[in-house]
Amino acid sequence: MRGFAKVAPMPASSLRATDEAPAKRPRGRPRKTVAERDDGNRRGELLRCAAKLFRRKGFDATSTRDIAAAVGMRSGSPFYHFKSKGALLFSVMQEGMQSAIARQQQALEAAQCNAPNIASRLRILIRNHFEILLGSGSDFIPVMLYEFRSIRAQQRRQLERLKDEYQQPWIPVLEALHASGQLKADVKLARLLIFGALNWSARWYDPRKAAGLDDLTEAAIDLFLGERI
Amino acid sequence: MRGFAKVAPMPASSLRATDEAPAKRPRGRPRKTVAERDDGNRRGELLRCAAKLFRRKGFDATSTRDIAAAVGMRSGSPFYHFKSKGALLFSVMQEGMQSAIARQQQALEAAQCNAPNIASRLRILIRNHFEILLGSGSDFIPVMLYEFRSIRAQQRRQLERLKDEYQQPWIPVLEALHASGQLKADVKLARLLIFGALNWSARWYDPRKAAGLDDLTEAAIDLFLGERI
DNA sequence: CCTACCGATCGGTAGG
DNA sequence: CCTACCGATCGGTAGG
Repeated sequence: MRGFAKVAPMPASSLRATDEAPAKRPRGRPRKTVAERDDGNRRGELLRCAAKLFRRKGFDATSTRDIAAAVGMRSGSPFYHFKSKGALLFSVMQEGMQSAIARQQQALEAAQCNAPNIASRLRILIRNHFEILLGSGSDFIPVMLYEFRSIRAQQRRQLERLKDEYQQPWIPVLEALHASGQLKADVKLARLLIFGALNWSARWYDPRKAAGLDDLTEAAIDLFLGERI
Repeated sequence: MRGFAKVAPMPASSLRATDEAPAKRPRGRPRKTVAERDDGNRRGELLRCAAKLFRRKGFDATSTRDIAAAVGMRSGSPFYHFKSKGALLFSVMQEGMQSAIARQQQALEAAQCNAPNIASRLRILIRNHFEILLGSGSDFIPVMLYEFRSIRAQQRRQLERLKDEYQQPWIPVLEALHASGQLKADVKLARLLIFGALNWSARWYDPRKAAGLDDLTEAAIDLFLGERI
């Protein structure tokens, strides 16, 4: 629980500035302890807390006041960092996707050295996907998956492009498995069904219960490729 | 576009009734044409329109005024049929699930006569599931799937029970497929992954495009059972 | 089922 | 980043 100092309200001198210059930088206020300052991370804290709340309660059911309170701000302050609630949601999704793409890239590069066969290449993609989706502290992708209705068409198109970029490495893998007979289903439909199976896990997976991400990965591989691996 | 007659506002005589009896039945008002009366279906129209809006815009983003307008009512009137917006959502989900259970029962009974093998039993369940989920005019189940956060814990438990009832017939089928080696994955995880693959289709399926529900069913069977069918 | 209305809440902003 | 505030909207209700 992060408290913040209560400050006696100052009498507001209601002089109206006549110049229309936009507000520049915040001026000095009584600082918190040095450990709490790290101003550069306030934006990141907002993103993380917003993602958590958006995931648990939904975008519309989360007020900007909820988010502000979660990071110890007053109600108007999130708008110093994001120009609207929708922009905050979009940033959550966009940065979530960019991070997911980067992590997948790394996972693939690390695996390249092991020169794996094509089926274990799928295993790596699936295992990494579960990690991104269900790993600790990752609410960004679930928000991206479950709040798509709350963003405007133009931003949705940007996110679609990131999603395509993310799915790109999966396509040759699935095609190779199809060509070798390990995956019989139509490749395009198989991809849609597979991502459904994986993504839905964000709805039911409980990290406190038995199955770990490795178990999940094995079950998925067994389901999609049977014993032909 | 269903218009409704504009009525000149009557001067409100502001006598306050002192008895606290709840409002009984609606008393006479100038009727619409006979064809439009069918009072018994107003509740059903509300459910259908609400489901459509909840699916497209989300529960929180849909106002009770939106719903009222969609069926040609004034803003307060939905509360004559449902005691709250949440009760309307719950009814959509509950009646959607009850209908789904009934339709699945029928599909299984119809198939019983054909004495199918176990794999085609799974095919029947999957095909019926796609029909319920993606068939024309069925927004109830997608709403049930995507608005679970918007209902209270107690009602959620009721819906969980209906969901269990729906999934009940799938379990012996999957277990038999597992026993016969046609399904290698752990049965419980396989069930979760399979429902994910199927349910996610409500997100991407477009009836105007190429693939029909039969194609989808084939792809799903191929993916889950490979060529071992 | 309509009219007229209420209290609460919300996203956002001006000014400092 | 806080204070103080605004306009809009929303779920819901009393009374008929």
